[in-house]
Amino acid sequence: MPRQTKQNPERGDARTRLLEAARDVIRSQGFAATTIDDLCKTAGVTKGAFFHHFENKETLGVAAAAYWAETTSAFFAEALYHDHDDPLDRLLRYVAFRKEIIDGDLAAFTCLVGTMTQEVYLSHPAIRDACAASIFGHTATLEPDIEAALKSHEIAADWTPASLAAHTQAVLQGAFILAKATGDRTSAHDSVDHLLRYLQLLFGRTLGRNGPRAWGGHSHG
Amino acid sequence: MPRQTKQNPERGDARTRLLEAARDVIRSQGFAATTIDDLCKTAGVTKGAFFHHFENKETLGVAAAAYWAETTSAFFAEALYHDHDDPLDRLLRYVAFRKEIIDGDLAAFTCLVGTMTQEVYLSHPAIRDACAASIFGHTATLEPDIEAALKSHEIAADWTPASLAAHTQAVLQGAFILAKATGDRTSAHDSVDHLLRYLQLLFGRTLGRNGPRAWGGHSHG
DNA sequence: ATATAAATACCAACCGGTCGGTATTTATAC
DNA sequence: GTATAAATACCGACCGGTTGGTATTTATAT
Repeated sequence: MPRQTKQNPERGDARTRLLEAARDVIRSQGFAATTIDDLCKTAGVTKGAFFHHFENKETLGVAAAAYWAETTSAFFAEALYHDHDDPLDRLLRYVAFRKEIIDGDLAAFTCLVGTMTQEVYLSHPAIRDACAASIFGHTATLEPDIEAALKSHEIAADWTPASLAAHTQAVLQGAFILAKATGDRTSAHDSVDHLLRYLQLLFGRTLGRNGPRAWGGHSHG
Repeated sequence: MPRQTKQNPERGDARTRLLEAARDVIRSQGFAATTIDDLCKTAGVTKGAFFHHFENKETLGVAAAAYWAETTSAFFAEALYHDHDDPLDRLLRYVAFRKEIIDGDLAAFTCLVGTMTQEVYLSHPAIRDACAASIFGHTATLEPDIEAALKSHEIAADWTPASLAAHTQAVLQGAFILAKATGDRTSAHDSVDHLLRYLQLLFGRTLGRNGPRAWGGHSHG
Protein backbone atom coordinates (compact mmCIF):
# COMPACT_ATOMS: atom_id res chain seq x y z
CA MET A 1 0.00 0.00 0.00
CA PRO A 2 1.63 3.24 -1.15
CA ARG A 3 1.94 6.06 1.30
CA GLN A 4 0.70 9.54 0.53
CA THR A 5 3.46 11.95 -0.36
CA LYS A 6 3.87 15.26 -2.07
CA GLN A 7 4.64 13.37 -5.26
CA ASN A 8 1.54 11.29 -4.78
CA PRO A 9 -0.86 13.89 -3.39
CA GLU A 10 -4.09 12.24 -4.36
CA ARG A 11 -5.79 13.33 -1.17
CA GLY A 12 -3.38 15.81 0.35
CA ASP A 13 -0.93 15.30 3.17
CA ALA A 14 -1.64 13.54 6.44
CA ARG A 15 -1.95 16.74 8.46
CA THR A 16 -4.63 18.21 6.24
CA ARG A 17 -6.47 14.92 6.05
CA LEU A 18 -6.44 14.70 9.83
CA LEU A 19 -7.81 18.23 10.10
CA GLU A 20 -10.56 17.42 7.63
CA ALA A 21 -11.32 14.25 9.55
CA ALA A 22 -11.48 16.27 12.77
CA ARG A 23 -13.86 18.74 11.15
CA ASP A 24 -16.22 15.99 10.04
CA VAL A 25 -16.01 13.52 12.90
CA ILE A 26 -16.09 16.07 15.72
CA ARG A 27 -19.11 17.75 14.18
CA SER A 28 -21.04 14.51 14.29
CA GLN A 29 -19.69 12.99 17.51
CA GLY A 30 -18.31 15.87 19.54
CA PHE A 31 -14.73 16.37 20.68
CA ALA A 32 -14.61 14.15 23.74
CA ALA A 33 -16.31 11.21 22.05
CA THR A 34 -13.91 11.38 19.13
CA THR A 35 -10.87 9.19 19.63
CA ILE A 36 -7.54 9.70 17.99
CA ASP A 37 -7.99 6.31 16.38
CA ASP A 38 -11.28 7.55 14.91
CA LEU A 39 -9.46 10.43 13.30
CA CYS A 40 -6.65 8.25 11.99
CA LYS A 41 -9.12 5.77 10.56
CA THR A 42 -11.17 8.48 8.85
CA ALA A 43 -8.06 10.24 7.56
CA GLY A 44 -6.53 6.98 6.43
CA VAL A 45 -3.32 7.46 8.38
CA THR A 46 -1.73 5.76 11.35
CA LYS A 47 -1.28 6.91 14.89
CA GLY A 48 2.37 7.59 14.21
CA ALA A 49 1.39 10.18 11.63
CA PHE A 50 -1.01 11.79 14.07
CA PHE A 51 1.57 12.27 16.79
CA HIS A 52 4.10 13.41 14.26
CA HIS A 53 1.89 16.38 13.35
CA PHE A 54 0.18 17.06 16.67
CA GLU A 55 1.58 17.05 20.15
CA ASN A 56 -1.60 15.68 21.68
CA LYS A 57 -5.35 15.68 21.29
CA GLU A 58 -5.70 19.22 22.63
CA THR A 59 -3.24 20.55 20.08
CA LEU A 60 -5.28 18.93 17.35
CA GLY A 61 -8.38 20.64 18.71
CA VAL A 62 -6.68 24.02 18.53
CA ALA A 63 -5.44 23.31 15.01
CA ALA A 64 -8.88 22.11 13.93
CA ALA A 65 -10.43 25.36 15.16
CA ALA A 66 -7.78 27.38 13.32
CA TYR A 67 -8.31 25.31 10.18
CA TRP A 68 -12.03 25.94 10.50
CA ALA A 69 -11.45 29.67 10.81
CA GLU A 70 -9.27 29.66 7.69
CA THR A 71 -11.54 27.61 5.48
CA THR A 72 -14.80 29.25 6.51
CA SER A 73 -13.46 32.77 6.14
CA ALA A 74 -12.29 31.87 2.65
CA PHE A 75 -15.68 30.33 1.95
CA PHE A 76 -17.61 33.41 3.06
CA ALA A 77 -15.18 35.78 1.38
CA GLU A 78 -15.99 34.12 -1.93
CA ALA A 79 -19.76 34.14 -1.39
CA LEU A 80 -21.94 36.33 -3.54
CA TYR A 81 -23.67 38.35 -0.83
CA HIS A 82 -20.87 40.91 -0.96
CA ASP A 83 -21.91 42.00 -4.46
CA HIS A 84 -24.36 44.66 -3.40
CA ASP A 85 -23.98 48.40 -3.08
CA ASP A 86 -26.16 48.87 -0.03
CA PRO A 87 -24.55 47.60 3.19
CA LEU A 88 -27.95 46.60 4.57
CA ASP A 89 -28.51 44.52 1.46
CA ARG A 90 -25.22 42.79 2.08
CA LEU A 91 -26.16 42.06 5.67
CA LEU A 92 -29.58 40.68 4.76
CA ARG A 93 -28.08 38.67 1.95
CA TYR A 94 -25.52 37.26 4.32
CA VAL A 95 -28.21 35.98 6.66
CA ALA A 96 -30.22 34.63 3.75
CA PHE A 97 -27.10 32.87 2.57
CA ARG A 98 -26.61 31.34 5.99
CA LYS A 99 -30.18 30.09 5.79
CA GLU A 100 -29.60 28.61 2.36
CA ILE A 101 -26.63 26.56 3.45
CA ILE A 102 -28.65 24.98 6.26
CA ASP A 103 -29.41 22.11 3.99
CA GLY A 104 -28.70 18.43 3.64
CA ASP A 105 -26.89 16.49 6.33
CA LEU A 106 -26.81 17.91 9.85
CA ALA A 107 -23.10 17.40 10.40
CA ALA A 108 -22.46 19.16 7.10
CA PHE A 109 -23.89 22.56 8.00
CA THR A 110 -23.36 22.82 11.74
CA CYS A 111 -20.51 24.77 13.29
CA LEU A 112 -17.41 22.93 14.46
CA VAL A 113 -16.21 25.65 16.80
CA GLY A 114 -19.64 26.19 18.32
CA THR A 115 -19.89 22.50 19.07
CA MET A 116 -16.39 22.29 20.51
CA THR A 117 -16.88 25.39 22.64
CA GLN A 118 -19.74 23.73 24.49
CA GLU A 119 -17.61 20.79 25.45
CA VAL A 120 -14.21 22.24 26.20
CA TYR A 121 -14.85 25.72 27.57
CA LEU A 122 -13.66 24.65 30.99
CA SER A 123 -11.46 21.63 30.39
CA HIS A 124 -9.41 22.95 27.43
CA PRO A 125 -9.03 26.74 27.54
CA ALA A 126 -6.64 26.66 24.58
CA ILE A 127 -9.29 25.10 22.33
CA ARG A 128 -11.95 27.41 23.70
CA ASP A 129 -9.80 30.44 22.84
CA ALA A 130 -9.22 29.17 19.32
CA CYS A 131 -12.97 28.63 18.92
CA ALA A 132 -13.73 32.10 20.24
CA ALA A 133 -11.21 33.59 17.81
CA SER A 134 -12.94 31.78 14.96
CA ILE A 135 -16.42 32.91 15.98
CA PHE A 136 -15.58 36.54 16.68
CA GLY A 137 -13.20 36.76 13.78
CA HIS A 138 -16.19 35.97 11.64
CA THR A 139 -18.54 38.40 13.36
CA ALA A 140 -15.95 41.12 12.85
CA THR A 141 -16.44 40.82 9.09
CA LEU A 142 -20.10 41.80 9.53
CA GLU A 143 -19.53 44.89 11.63
CA PRO A 144 -18.49 47.34 8.88
CA ASP A 145 -21.69 46.66 6.95
CA ILE A 146 -23.80 47.04 10.07
CA GLU A 147 -22.07 50.30 10.93
CA ALA A 148 -22.49 51.60 7.38
CA ALA A 149 -26.15 50.58 7.34
CA LEU A 150 -26.72 52.45 10.58
CA LYS A 151 -25.24 55.60 9.08
CA SER A 152 -26.91 55.38 5.69
CA HIS A 153 -30.26 54.77 7.34
CA GLU A 154 -29.58 57.51 9.87
CA ILE A 155 -30.40 55.32 12.83
CA ALA A 156 -29.34 56.25 16.33
CA ALA A 157 -29.07 52.81 17.86
CA ASP A 158 -28.64 52.01 21.53
CA TRP A 159 -26.76 48.86 20.57
CA THR A 160 -23.37 48.33 18.99
CA PRO A 161 -22.64 46.81 15.58
CA ALA A 162 -20.54 44.20 17.36
CA SER A 163 -23.48 43.12 19.51
CA LEU A 164 -25.74 42.71 16.49
CA ALA A 165 -23.06 40.77 14.63
CA ALA A 166 -22.69 38.52 17.66
CA HIS A 167 -26.46 38.14 17.83
CA THR A 168 -26.58 36.75 14.31
CA GLN A 169 -24.15 34.05 15.39
CA ALA A 170 -26.12 33.35 18.53
CA VAL A 171 -29.24 32.76 16.47
CA LEU A 172 -27.36 30.50 14.08
CA GLN A 173 -25.73 28.49 16.86
CA GLY A 174 -29.07 28.13 18.59
CA ALA A 175 -30.72 27.15 15.32
CA PHE A 176 -28.17 24.37 14.95
CA ILE A 177 -29.07 23.02 18.36
CA LEU A 178 -32.76 23.04 17.51
CA ALA A 179 -31.99 21.24 14.27
CA LYS A 180 -30.01 18.59 16.11
CA ALA A 181 -32.80 18.17 18.65
CA THR A 182 -35.59 17.83 16.10
CA GLY A 183 -33.59 16.04 13.47
CA ASP A 184 -34.78 18.33 10.69
CA ARG A 185 -34.01 21.83 9.49
CA THR A 186 -37.36 23.59 9.51
CA SER A 187 -36.99 24.94 13.04
CA ALA A 188 -33.56 26.27 12.12
CA HIS A 189 -34.94 27.88 8.97
CA ASP A 190 -37.78 29.44 10.94
CA SER A 191 -35.37 30.88 13.47
CA VAL A 192 -33.19 32.45 10.78
CA ASP A 193 -36.36 33.89 9.27
CA HIS A 194 -37.09 35.56 12.60
CA LEU A 195 -33.59 36.98 12.56
CA LEU A 196 -34.15 38.34 9.07
CA ARG A 197 -37.43 39.88 10.16
CA TYR A 198 -35.67 41.49 13.11
CA LEU A 199 -33.04 43.06 10.89
CA GLN A 200 -35.69 44.43 8.55
CA LEU A 201 -37.66 45.87 11.43
CA LEU A 202 -34.53 47.32 12.97
CA PHE A 203 -33.56 49.20 9.86
CA GLY A 204 -37.11 50.18 8.98
CA ARG A 205 -37.17 48.38 5.71
CA THR A 206 -40.70 47.32 5.01
CA LEU A 207 -41.11 44.73 2.34
CA GLY A 208 -43.90 42.80 0.73
CA ARG A 209 -46.05 40.49 2.81
CA ASN A 210 -43.88 37.55 1.90
CA GLY A 211 -41.20 38.71 4.26
CA PRO A 212 -37.64 37.69 3.42
CA ARG A 213 -38.63 36.17 0.12
CA ALA A 214 -39.76 39.57 -1.17
CA TRP A 215 -36.20 40.85 -1.40
CA GLY A 216 -34.70 37.43 -1.89
CA GLY A 217 -34.92 37.52 -5.67
CA HIS A 218 -32.01 38.16 -7.94
CA SER A 219 -33.10 41.63 -9.03
CA HIS A 220 -29.98 43.62 -8.20
CA GLY A 221 -28.09 45.35 -5.41
CA MET B 1 -21.93 4.99 58.29
CA PRO B 2 -25.71 4.86 57.98
CA ARG B 3 -27.25 4.20 54.63
CA GLN B 4 -29.91 6.44 53.13
CA THR B 5 -33.42 5.14 53.29
CA LYS B 6 -36.89 6.52 52.92
CA GLN B 7 -37.17 6.72 56.67
CA ASN B 8 -33.77 8.38 56.90
CA PRO B 9 -33.68 10.67 53.90
CA GLU B 10 -31.19 13.11 55.34
CA ARG B 11 -29.43 13.58 52.01
CA GLY B 12 -31.92 12.13 49.59
CA ASP B 13 -31.55 8.84 47.90
CA ALA B 14 -28.70 7.86 45.64
CA ARG B 15 -30.73 8.18 42.48
CA THR B 16 -31.61 11.82 43.03
CA ARG B 17 -28.09 12.65 44.08
CA LEU B 18 -26.76 11.03 40.92
CA LEU B 19 -29.20 13.05 38.80
CA GLU B 20 -28.13 16.26 40.51
CA ALA B 21 -24.51 15.31 39.96
CA ALA B 22 -25.25 14.63 36.30
CA ARG B 23 -26.91 18.03 35.97
CA ASP B 24 -23.90 19.82 37.40
CA VAL B 25 -21.02 17.79 36.03
CA ILE B 26 -22.36 17.34 32.51
CA ARG B 27 -23.06 21.06 32.24
CA SER B 28 -19.44 21.85 32.96
CA GLN B 29 -17.72 18.91 31.22
CA GLY B 30 -20.18 17.63 28.67
CA PHE B 31 -21.72 14.15 28.52
CA ALA B 32 -18.95 12.20 26.85
CA ALA B 33 -16.20 13.62 29.06
CA THR B 34 -18.15 12.76 32.20
CA THR B 35 -17.30 9.35 33.57
CA ILE B 36 -19.57 7.27 35.72
CA ASP B 37 -16.92 7.47 38.41
CA ASP B 38 -17.11 11.27 38.19
CA LEU B 39 -20.82 11.11 38.89
CA CYS B 40 -20.43 8.64 41.73
CA LYS B 41 -17.72 10.74 43.32
CA THR B 42 -19.78 13.94 43.06
CA ALA B 43 -22.90 12.20 44.32
CA GLY B 44 -21.03 10.46 47.10
CA VAL B 45 -22.20 7.00 46.10
CA THR B 46 -20.50 3.94 44.72
CA LYS B 47 -20.58 2.40 41.30
CA GLY B 48 -22.80 -0.34 42.60
CA ALA B 49 -25.43 2.23 43.49
CA PHE B 50 -25.17 3.77 40.04
CA PHE B 51 -25.83 0.51 38.24
CA HIS B 52 -28.56 -0.36 40.65
CA HIS B 53 -30.52 2.72 39.56
CA PHE B 54 -29.45 3.02 35.93
CA GLU B 55 -28.98 0.35 33.33
CA ASN B 56 -26.07 2.14 31.70
CA LYS B 57 -24.70 5.57 30.96
CA GLU B 58 -27.23 6.24 28.23
CA THR B 59 -30.12 5.49 30.57
CA LEU B 60 -28.70 8.00 33.01
CA GLY B 61 -28.57 10.58 30.23
CA VAL B 62 -32.22 10.05 29.45
CA ALA B 63 -33.12 10.24 33.14
CA ALA B 64 -31.04 13.40 33.56
CA ALA B 65 -32.87 15.08 30.69
CA ALA B 66 -36.23 14.07 32.19
CA TYR B 67 -35.14 15.32 35.61
CA TRP B 68 -34.09 18.60 33.99
CA ALA B 69 -37.47 18.93 32.30
CA GLU B 70 -39.26 18.34 35.61
CA THR B 71 -37.21 20.72 37.73
CA THR B 72 -37.02 23.56 35.20
CA SER B 73 -40.72 23.46 34.41
CA ALA B 74 -41.44 23.69 38.13
CA PHE B 75 -38.94 26.54 38.40
CA PHE B 76 -40.51 28.54 35.58
CA ALA B 77 -44.04 27.76 36.71
CA GLU B 78 -43.23 29.45 40.02
CA ALA B 79 -41.60 32.49 38.44
CA LEU B 80 -43.23 35.89 38.71
CA TYR B 81 -43.49 36.77 35.03
CA HIS B 82 -46.87 35.07 34.87
CA ASP B 83 -48.40 37.75 37.10
CA HIS B 84 -49.40 40.13 34.34
CA ASP B 85 -52.71 40.66 32.60
CA ASP B 86 -51.35 41.37 29.14
CA PRO B 87 -49.97 38.28 27.38
CA LEU B 88 -47.33 40.38 25.63
CA ASP B 89 -46.20 41.64 29.02
CA ARG B 90 -45.85 38.05 30.19
CA LEU B 91 -43.79 37.17 27.15
CA LEU B 92 -41.49 40.16 27.50
CA ARG B 93 -41.18 39.53 31.21
CA TYR B 94 -40.30 35.93 30.54
CA VAL B 95 -37.42 36.92 28.28
CA ALA B 96 -36.28 39.55 30.76
CA PHE B 97 -36.36 36.88 33.43
CA ARG B 98 -34.25 34.59 31.28
CA LYS B 99 -31.78 37.45 30.95
CA GLU B 100 -31.73 38.00 34.70
CA ILE B 101 -30.83 34.43 35.49
CA ILE B 102 -27.83 34.60 33.17
CA ASP B 103 -25.70 35.46 36.12
CA GLY B 104 -22.93 34.00 38.20
CA ASP B 105 -21.17 30.80 37.25
CA LEU B 106 -21.41 29.62 33.65
CA ALA B 107 -22.26 26.03 34.49
CA ALA B 108 -25.03 27.32 36.73
CA PHE B 109 -27.13 29.08 34.10
CA THR B 110 -26.48 27.10 30.93
CA CYS B 111 -28.86 24.50 29.62
CA LEU B 112 -28.17 20.82 30.30
CA VAL B 113 -30.33 19.50 27.48
CA GLY B 114 -28.96 21.97 24.95
CA THR B 115 -25.44 20.91 25.81
CA MET B 116 -26.26 17.21 25.67
CA THR B 117 -28.14 17.55 22.38
CA GLN B 118 -25.01 18.83 20.67
CA GLU B 119 -23.02 15.81 21.74
CA VAL B 120 -25.44 12.91 21.43
CA TYR B 121 -27.80 13.80 18.62
CA LEU B 122 -26.37 11.04 16.47
CA SER B 123 -24.80 8.59 18.90
CA HIS B 124 -27.62 8.42 21.47
CA PRO B 125 -31.04 9.01 19.90
CA ALA B 126 -32.78 8.16 23.17
CA ILE B 127 -31.01 11.00 24.98
CA ARG B 128 -31.57 13.35 22.06
CA ASP B 129 -35.29 12.64 22.14
CA ALA B 130 -35.45 13.27 25.87
CA CYS B 131 -33.60 16.57 25.34
CA ALA B 132 -35.93 17.56 22.52
CA ALA B 133 -38.94 16.79 24.71
CA SER B 134 -37.50 19.04 27.42
CA ILE B 135 -36.80 21.92 25.05
CA PHE B 136 -40.06 21.84 23.16
CA GLY B 137 -42.07 21.06 26.25
CA HIS B 138 -40.78 24.37 27.55
CA THR B 139 -41.46 26.31 24.35
CA ALA B 140 -45.01 24.99 24.38
CA THR B 141 -45.65 26.93 27.58
CA LEU B 142 -44.90 30.18 25.73
CA GLU B 143 -47.19 29.60 22.78
CA PRO B 144 -50.53 30.52 24.39
CA ASP B 145 -49.20 33.94 25.39
CA ILE B 146 -47.78 34.54 21.93
CA GLU B 147 -51.03 33.54 20.34
CA ALA B 148 -53.04 35.74 22.68
CA ALA B 149 -50.68 38.67 22.08
CA LEU B 150 -51.14 38.27 18.34
CA LYS B 151 -54.89 38.44 18.72
CA SER B 152 -55.03 41.27 21.21
CA HIS B 153 -52.66 43.34 19.08
CA GLU B 154 -54.57 42.40 15.94
CA ILE B 155 -51.48 41.26 14.10
CA ALA B 156 -51.67 39.08 11.01
CA ALA B 157 -48.35 37.29 11.26
CA ASP B 158 -46.78 35.16 8.59
CA TRP B 159 -45.10 33.13 11.31
CA THR B 160 -46.48 30.71 13.87
CA PRO B 161 -46.45 31.14 17.65
CA ALA B 162 -44.53 27.88 17.84
CA SER B 163 -41.77 29.23 15.62
CA LEU B 164 -41.39 32.38 17.71
CA ALA B 165 -41.32 30.33 20.91
CA ALA B 166 -38.64 28.14 19.38
CA HIS B 167 -36.75 31.23 18.29
CA THR B 168 -36.51 32.47 21.87
CA GLN B 169 -34.86 29.20 22.79
CA ALA B 170 -32.51 29.38 19.82
CA VAL B 171 -31.36 32.82 20.94
CA LEU B 172 -30.85 31.60 24.49
CA GLN B 173 -28.95 28.48 23.44
CA GLY B 174 -26.78 30.56 21.14
CA ALA B 175 -26.21 33.11 23.87
CA PHE B 176 -24.96 30.33 26.12
CA ILE B 177 -22.41 29.33 23.50
CA LEU B 178 -21.20 32.89 23.15
CA ALA B 179 -20.89 33.13 26.91
CA LYS B 180 -18.86 29.94 27.04
CA ALA B 181 -16.63 31.19 24.23
CA THR B 182 -15.96 34.59 25.76
CA GLY B 183 -15.97 33.51 29.37
CA ASP B 184 -18.31 36.30 30.40
CA ARG B 185 -21.99 37.04 30.18
CA THR B 186 -22.16 40.41 28.43
CA SER B 187 -22.46 38.95 24.94
CA ALA B 188 -25.25 36.70 26.17
CA HIS B 189 -27.01 39.65 27.78
CA ASP B 190 -26.63 41.69 24.60
CA SER B 191 -28.14 38.91 22.52
CA VAL B 192 -31.14 38.56 24.79
CA ASP B 193 -31.55 42.34 24.55
CA HIS B 194 -31.73 41.99 20.78
CA LEU B 195 -34.38 39.33 21.22
CA LEU B 196 -36.37 41.67 23.48
CA ARG B 197 -36.04 44.43 20.92
CA TYR B 198 -37.29 42.10 18.23
CA LEU B 199 -40.36 41.17 20.24
CA GLN B 200 -41.16 44.81 20.88
CA LEU B 201 -40.77 45.67 17.21
CA LEU B 202 -42.85 42.67 16.19
CA PHE B 203 -45.78 43.66 18.34
CA GLY B 204 -45.45 47.36 17.62
CA ARG B 205 -44.81 48.35 21.15
CA THR B 206 -42.68 51.49 21.07
CA LEU B 207 -41.00 52.37 24.27
CA GLY B 208 -38.56 54.95 25.58
CA ARG B 209 -35.10 55.23 24.08
CA ASN B 210 -33.69 52.97 26.74
CA GLY B 211 -35.08 49.92 25.07
CA PRO B 212 -35.92 47.00 27.30
CA ARG B 213 -35.14 48.91 30.45
CA ALA B 214 -38.03 51.31 29.75
CA TRP B 215 -40.62 48.71 30.55
CA GLY B 216 -38.42 46.78 32.89
CA GLY B 217 -39.52 48.66 35.99
CA HIS B 218 -41.88 47.27 38.55
CA SER B 219 -44.81 49.54 37.68
CA HIS B 220 -47.54 46.95 37.15
CA GLY B 221 -48.94 44.45 34.66
C1' DA C 1 23.66 11.71 4.02
C1' DT C 2 20.31 13.79 6.51
C1' DA C 3 15.98 15.65 7.79
C1' DT C 4 11.26 14.81 7.42
C1' DA C 5 7.18 11.98 7.24
C1' DA C 6 4.86 8.07 8.38
C1' DA C 7 4.28 3.06 9.81
C1' DT C 8 4.39 -0.44 13.50
C1' DA C 9 4.48 -2.15 17.96
C1' DC C 10 3.54 -1.38 22.39
C1' DC C 11 2.18 0.39 27.15
C1' DA C 12 -0.13 1.99 31.33
C1' DA C 13 -4.05 4.24 32.86
C1' DC C 14 -8.76 4.53 32.39
C1' DC C 15 -13.56 3.44 31.78
C1' DG C 16 -17.97 1.22 31.19
C1' DG C 17 -19.89 -2.50 32.99
C1' DT C 18 -20.21 -7.08 35.90
C1' DC C 19 -20.59 -9.65 40.00
C1' DG C 20 -20.80 -11.51 44.58
C1' DG C 21 -22.20 -10.01 48.62
C1' DT C 22 -24.40 -7.10 52.62
C1' DA C 23 -27.67 -4.10 54.97
C1' DT C 24 -32.29 -2.41 55.31
C1' DT C 25 -37.12 -2.19 54.35
C1' DT C 26 -41.41 -4.16 53.16
C1' DA C 27 -44.68 -7.87 52.41
C1' DT C 28 -46.62 -12.28 53.96
C1' DA C 29 -47.98 -16.14 57.00
C1' DC C 30 -49.56 -17.72 61.17
C1' DG D 1 -46.90 -9.58 67.16
C1' DT D 2 -43.43 -12.19 65.28
C1' DA D 3 -40.85 -15.14 62.31
C1' DT D 4 -39.98 -15.62 57.53
C1' DA D 5 -39.43 -14.33 52.95
C1' DA D 6 -38.50 -11.38 49.45
C1' DA D 7 -37.61 -7.14 47.43
C1' DT D 8 -34.88 -2.98 47.49
C1' DA D 9 -30.73 -0.27 48.14
C1' DC D 10 -26.14 -0.22 48.17
C1' DC D 11 -21.15 -1.57 48.34
C1' DG D 12 -16.53 -2.22 46.20
C1' DA D 13 -13.43 -5.43 43.96
C1' DC D 14 -12.66 -6.87 39.54
C1' DC D 15 -12.52 -7.55 34.26
C1' DG D 16 -11.70 -6.73 29.46
C1' DG D 17 -11.58 -3.56 26.01
C1' DT D 18 -10.34 1.17 24.94
C1' DT D 19 -7.59 5.30 24.79
C1' DG D 20 -4.10 8.77 24.83
C1' DG D 21 0.43 8.58 24.30
C1' DT D 22 5.49 6.57 23.53
C1' DA D 23 9.35 4.16 21.39
C1' DT D 24 11.32 2.32 17.56
C1' DT D 25 11.72 1.49 12.83
C1' DT D 26 11.12 2.38 7.88
C1' DA D 27 10.36 5.06 3.83
C1' DT D 28 10.81 9.36 1.14
C1' DA D 29 12.67 13.96 -0.43
C1' DT D 30 16.39 16.90 -1.26
